[in-house]
Amino acid sequence: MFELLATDPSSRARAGRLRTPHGEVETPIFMPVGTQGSVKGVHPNELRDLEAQIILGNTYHLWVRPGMDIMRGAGGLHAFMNWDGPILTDSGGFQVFSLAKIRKLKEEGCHFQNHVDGTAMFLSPEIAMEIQATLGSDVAMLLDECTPYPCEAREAEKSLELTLRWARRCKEWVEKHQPMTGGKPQLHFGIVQGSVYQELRERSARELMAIGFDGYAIGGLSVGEPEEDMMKIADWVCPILPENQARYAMGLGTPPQMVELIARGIDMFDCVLPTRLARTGTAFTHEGTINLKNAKFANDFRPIAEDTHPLCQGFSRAYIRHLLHAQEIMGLRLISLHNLHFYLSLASRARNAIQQGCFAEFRAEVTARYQPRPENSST
RNA sequence: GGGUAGGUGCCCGAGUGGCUAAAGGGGGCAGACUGUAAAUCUGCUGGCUUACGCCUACGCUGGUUCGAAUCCAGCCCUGCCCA
Repeated sequence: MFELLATDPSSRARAGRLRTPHGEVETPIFMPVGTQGSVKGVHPNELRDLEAQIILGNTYHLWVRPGMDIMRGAGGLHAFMNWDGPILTDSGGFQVFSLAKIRKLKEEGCHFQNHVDGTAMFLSPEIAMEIQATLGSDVAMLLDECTPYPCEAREAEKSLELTLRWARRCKEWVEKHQPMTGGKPQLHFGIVQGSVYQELRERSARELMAIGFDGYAIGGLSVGEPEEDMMKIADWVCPILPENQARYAMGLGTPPQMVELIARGIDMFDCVLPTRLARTGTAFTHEGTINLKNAKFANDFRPIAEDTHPLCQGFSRAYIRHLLHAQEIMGLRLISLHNLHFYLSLASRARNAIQQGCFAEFRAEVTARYQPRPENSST
């Protein structure tokens, strides 16, 4: 189901193709996040125009609302949200982490007080897999525990062991129920944990591989750890993972982080940054982010960026700034489209560079141009 | 013409003797955001100063008081009601 198409001689970067029930995905790939069955503010047709190949949904959020009765009635998430391309669903593992204040973690699973109306809910590895089967996602993630940062080695080890026991339970559930979507078997990805500890990360990867999944993700990243730790973790884990299976860095990252992780052998990314930042007025450029709400753009009639998507052409920075200040939805929609295009085209440029043998140059150019905090956005 | 309610910082609006450079909104100016409880959240928003501090401020003028946005007098202006 994953085919390696090209590798870069200067790094571990690779280009490949992941076959999912609802279609093929060319990697490296960025996956727009559509937590609640919607990539916020973006129409499915626009996602296609942007050449999004696969999007995310979320187990926990769709379970809480609208609930699985409605999802069954709709005939699954694809039909419900009118997106017939591949969908990857997160298991709710990240909510185990991000909603820590309203949950109780136990061996059998995670007790939540749901954030919408406070109802008590119980999410277990089996329930997470069952929900994702009902959603009919193409790639289902195992339920894991995402550790916070910092995390003592002993804590990280305990957590990792729980995640591994949960992984075995997920695998058993899958073998027993054989979930299908679009007439084909659903894919299942394991999640490597182990915080910033090399031994734990390696052990996590090896034990997941021993259980055997269709692909492997690295989780527990960008939870506050230094960026160099993020890179080190990818350096430890990727060489262990099977060559002929997809690797997914969950929740990442900034544009240079993505390129650096591609160089370390990661194939798939998802990140909230392009859409979330768009809604607060921040646009990505090759030089870094710019905040279009800033006063300095009031009379800037240039486009957001030179190479924005056709959907965003003809709209000036001054116009978008006006829309943001007037609270017109179109403003954040246009930046969402632009930012998604920025991320999607970054991934496709990386892919092309790998296939054409010029990834090293591409990598150097991207990281040299991009400034974490540009002094002046007039470029 | 008579009555009545009121005039507060860029705007709306609280405040009725010291704890007031003045609550709270809005607006403005910035910042944060990485498997989305996020069209959210945080900070700043009279002037000068690194700061201590000083100056200027609650329609205008004068007064009472140790001390006034707050009390008194006159004036100006606005809303509403009656002629």
